[in-house]
Amino acid sequence: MSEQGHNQLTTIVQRIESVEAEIKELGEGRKEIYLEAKSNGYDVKALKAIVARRRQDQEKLANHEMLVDTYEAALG
Amino acid sequence: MSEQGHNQLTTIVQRIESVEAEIKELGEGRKEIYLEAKSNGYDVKALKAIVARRRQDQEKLANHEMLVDTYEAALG
Amino acid sequence: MSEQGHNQLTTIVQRIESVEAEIKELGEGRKEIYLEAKSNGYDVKALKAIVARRRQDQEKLANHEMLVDTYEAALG
Amino acid sequence: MSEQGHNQLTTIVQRIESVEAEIKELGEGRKEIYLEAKSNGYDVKALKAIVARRRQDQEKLANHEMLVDTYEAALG
DNA sequence: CGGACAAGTTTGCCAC
DNA sequence: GTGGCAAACTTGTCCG
Repeated sequence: MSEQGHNQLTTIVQRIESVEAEIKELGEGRKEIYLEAKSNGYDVKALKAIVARRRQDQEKLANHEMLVDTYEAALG
Repeated sequence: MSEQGHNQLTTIVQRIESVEAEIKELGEGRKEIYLEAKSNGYDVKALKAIVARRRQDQEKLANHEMLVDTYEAALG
Repeated sequence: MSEQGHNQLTTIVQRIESVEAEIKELGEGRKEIYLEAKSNGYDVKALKAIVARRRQDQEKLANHEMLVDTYEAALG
Repeated sequence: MSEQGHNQLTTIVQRIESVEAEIKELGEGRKEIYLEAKSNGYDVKALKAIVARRRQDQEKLANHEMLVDTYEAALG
């Protein structure tokens, strides 16, 4: 029936909006963590720098692992 | 104990990284939803436009409430 | 002449700085308008809220036009 | 009459919006200058850095002048 | 001076 | 793969 397409669209949009609502919640949670840290005397900017740096380290590590896997595969 | 400050910092960073990991997961989930919709024949750009528009509507509504509060306060 | 590249760069920077000077002037003019309104008994915060709201309305309208275009394109 | 307050408010908002429209125009003009420079082979990021640096120099110079004036005044 | 708000800058994404 | 577009983050500004 012609209703089907509409319902499917509705479902898609709802799923996306649900996911985005969760993301927004988490983002606010993160902000609260930073504020709490700030009230405990931590420098937020420095904290963010640390987190960013560790994220880059992780990405670099992931790249390394991927390379190792690639080499292993190439070696049969 | 002298370990405390270190542990507090460690805890903060872990909590942030945990939240960010969840956000990343959800972002990937959203991407999959769009891909699935695309494979069902939907136009992704139009879908995103719809979601963006609905989000703006929500923001506008929230803004309206805030404005009412502002006016109330301004009227003393 | 070899002077040309330098002059072109000089011209560019001057044009940008000229524009930025005008922007700064206008920003100061806006501030004066708010101060004048305040001295006439208006609540500056509420005034700014009104202006912001009207701006959002305009943006929403512009967005609507964009959406219509998107839909048209999506419908091929 | 009660109309007066409304008209005054209207005038205020119109003046502000007029100023903001001019600011927006100028901002777009600046963007065009950067794009034009880019199409002439300049690095936009570097250009912006130059402009920012010169702005800081100007502020520093203005501070210096202000200090000189202050000293002159203090010396009678 | 500290937090709220806006501006600018950077980053990731998608279309070409 | 490149360049334009939209979103996130960072920086600066203004008010209380």
